[in-house]
Amino acid sequence: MDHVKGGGRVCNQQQLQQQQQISASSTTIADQEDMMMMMMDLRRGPWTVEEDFTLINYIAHHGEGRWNSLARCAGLKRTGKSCRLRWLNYLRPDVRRGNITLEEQLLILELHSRWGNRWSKIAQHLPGRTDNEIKNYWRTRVQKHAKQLKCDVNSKQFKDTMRYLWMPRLVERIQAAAAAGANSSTAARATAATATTTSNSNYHQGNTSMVADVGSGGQVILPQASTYGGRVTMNPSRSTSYTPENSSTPASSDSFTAQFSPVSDLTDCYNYPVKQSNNQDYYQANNQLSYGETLTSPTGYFNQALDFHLMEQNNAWMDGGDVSDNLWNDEDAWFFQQQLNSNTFN
DNA sequence: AACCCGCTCAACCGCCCATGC
DNA sequence: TGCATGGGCGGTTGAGCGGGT
Repeated sequence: MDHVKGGGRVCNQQQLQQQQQISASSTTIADQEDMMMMMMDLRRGPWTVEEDFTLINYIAHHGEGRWNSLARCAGLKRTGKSCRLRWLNYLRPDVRRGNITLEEQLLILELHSRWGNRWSKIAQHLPGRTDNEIKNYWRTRVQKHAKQLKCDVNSKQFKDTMRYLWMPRLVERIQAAAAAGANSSTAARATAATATTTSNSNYHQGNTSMVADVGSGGQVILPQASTYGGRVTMNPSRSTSYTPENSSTPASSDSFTAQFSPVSDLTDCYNYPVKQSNNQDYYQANNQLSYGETLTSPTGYFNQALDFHLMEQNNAWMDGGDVSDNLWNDEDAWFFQQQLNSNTFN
């Protein structure tokens, strides 16, 4: 599986000339790249634990950036790109892994309807999630459903299905989960998560456009849950604006304030039952690293009125399995198909 | 038990843009 | 202005896994 290429690292004029000869004689770009990989003694394929440690240690001491020289200086036989990708998508301490929650699904659908396949832009608004993960989610889950409905994922039909059926249903389930969490939690916690489930009728009536509103100051405000049909009371004590100033996540000028708010409280992070990435082990095992102390809590980002701690603790569907599939059962599929057949949306 | 098939996701690829010289 | 380099982004691939037969 490991594609360890032979050959020595290019470090002198003679080897540079060798490289040039290889470039001149190779027939395809792929051939040239293979030969270059061989010359540079570069590795491809899955990363080993040792490589991960090396990269983490190096970045802990020297910071990120200048990936090509970083790879060289760290002694990693990888391309700079490969190191960057490994760090950003997997090793970064604040990478949030595990099931995409309903709230995240809703946000992805919303943002995708707004920006299309701008995965990195979408990822900026799902703290801890990588563009790769969101892209994979879209391709494996959303496109699968489009396929089931026998329509193109970019078709108006499918977009309408998402807008008028799928998203309201998500909101419903989020609210139901929040209510269930509130009911089964302590009174103190319950007061912090006041959510009232209503029908989603006003979603259909009042919100024909799912495009997020641009608020003053260049901030984009995700349609409130009430816009989708529910009346959700926010928890003002925990909700702060998601702005470049207080977020560890890069935020563009059209940042979401939304209900998803960052809280820089590390304690939240580790009380949270979310599946942490494997790299948590690395950090625990390596006391030299101090990244965790300065991290923004992944959970903090989601401390909106819907108390996700409670939701995940009190709902089995959050703990495992494919939550996206849960909201797309046979009954739904049949119903959606009927809607499509009857052109309800037109 | 063996095989097949579909799904997931880490990793790679190719392209493009920004920056520096 | 043109070129080289670094880095980011979206698209694609394929190993590994689990479920079904």
